[in-house]
Amino acid sequence: MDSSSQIRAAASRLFATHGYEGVSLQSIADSVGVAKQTLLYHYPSKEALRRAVLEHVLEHWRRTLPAMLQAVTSGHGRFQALTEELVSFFDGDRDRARLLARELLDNPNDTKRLLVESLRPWILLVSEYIREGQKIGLIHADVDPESYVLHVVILVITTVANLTTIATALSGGGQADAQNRRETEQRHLAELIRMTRTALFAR
Amino acid sequence: MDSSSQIRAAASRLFATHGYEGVSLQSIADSVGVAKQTLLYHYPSKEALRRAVLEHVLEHWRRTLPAMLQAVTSGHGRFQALTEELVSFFDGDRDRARLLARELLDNPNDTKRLLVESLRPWILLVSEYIREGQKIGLIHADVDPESYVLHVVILVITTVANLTTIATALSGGGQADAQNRRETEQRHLAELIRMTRTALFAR
DNA sequence: CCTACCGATCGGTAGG
DNA sequence: CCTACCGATCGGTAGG
Repeated sequence: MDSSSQIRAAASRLFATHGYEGVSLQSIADSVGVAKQTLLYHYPSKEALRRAVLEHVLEHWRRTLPAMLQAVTSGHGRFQALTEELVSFFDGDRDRARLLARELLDNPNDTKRLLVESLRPWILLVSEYIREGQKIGLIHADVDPESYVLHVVILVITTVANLTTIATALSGGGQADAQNRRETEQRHLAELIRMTRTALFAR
Repeated sequence: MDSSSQIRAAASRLFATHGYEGVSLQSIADSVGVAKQTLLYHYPSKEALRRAVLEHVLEHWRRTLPAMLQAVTSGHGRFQALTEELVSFFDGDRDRARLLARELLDNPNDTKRLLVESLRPWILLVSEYIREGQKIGLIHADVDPESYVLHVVILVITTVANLTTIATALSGGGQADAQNRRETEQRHLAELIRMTRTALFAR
């Protein structure tokens, strides 16, 4: 992996953990093992590095979307895969979820634009399938399609972003072993999937 | 209002908007109209100010809990008030929701402790009522009570924390007037309440 | 509560 | 003249 990618990977991890303002260029450089100026050679400013990190996440999102839509919209039986696909995408790299959760709080205006440009077409398409499901009585008539999809996305992102913290609270806060913690996390994700499915399907 | 409260109020607003690391003591002092050193007279460190802000939110939460539990658990008809009560509490002061959403990301260990100490007894009590509802067939048998309540809390906090951003994305990103924006926000909160109710009640 | 400061560290740029 | 960096240091500001 070249320097530029290594720097972006380290920044992703640190921004996800401590937030943009909580990370210095020096700490990113140290974690890669280069001088701070090397970092500023590849990215002209800290802000440019932030955009590169975010863009890398969104690029992965855009690459994954077609297959996700295929899984969600091919046949009624597969439609409930909506939440599973989202959970799988974000749980595959929890830093992705944490970066987006932070971006939503830190940069509401930029994120607003990203939501409208990258996410809205996808939301509208899934909403169209929900409306078809409502016509044939498969989906509850009182579901607000666009609002529902957005709630599912937000719930998946924030749940995965805070899953370790939440799972510990759920299991009582004691020092559980890794096996036990992973089981509690899986149980919590299973309830998320059950909730979003039950809130959607009439039968 | 005394200086100490004014400082805490200004810090709450700024921490909620920019995050703890994104706010300098000087910027808090400026927004109150005092010297930075005045602030350090009332709160010995930035970290002490952070704890005071968080403690003030939790104090309000603990004061509100008894009435909320009363509303939620008195009779089956009122049980669905769970989400409404939570939405009302956090929507009444959105900085509360944003502070908790940030705290969850920034200080997972401290927040873990707070969740276990302040929230878990409440979650266990509500879960007990859910289990009674399951026995009489009022509530879906496959609901995971503790996990469900935790999901509702997280969903309400993050939805209210990001409601302005989300509502703009939902209405298309154009420059909607204040009236239109508030309507979209209410519509989105209504779907949240519908989702959590439908995911719970069998009939 | 304020004036006057501190050790250190911030994001960013210089020449080579 | 280019690339991929380095050691040193810029003007300002951080928390205390």
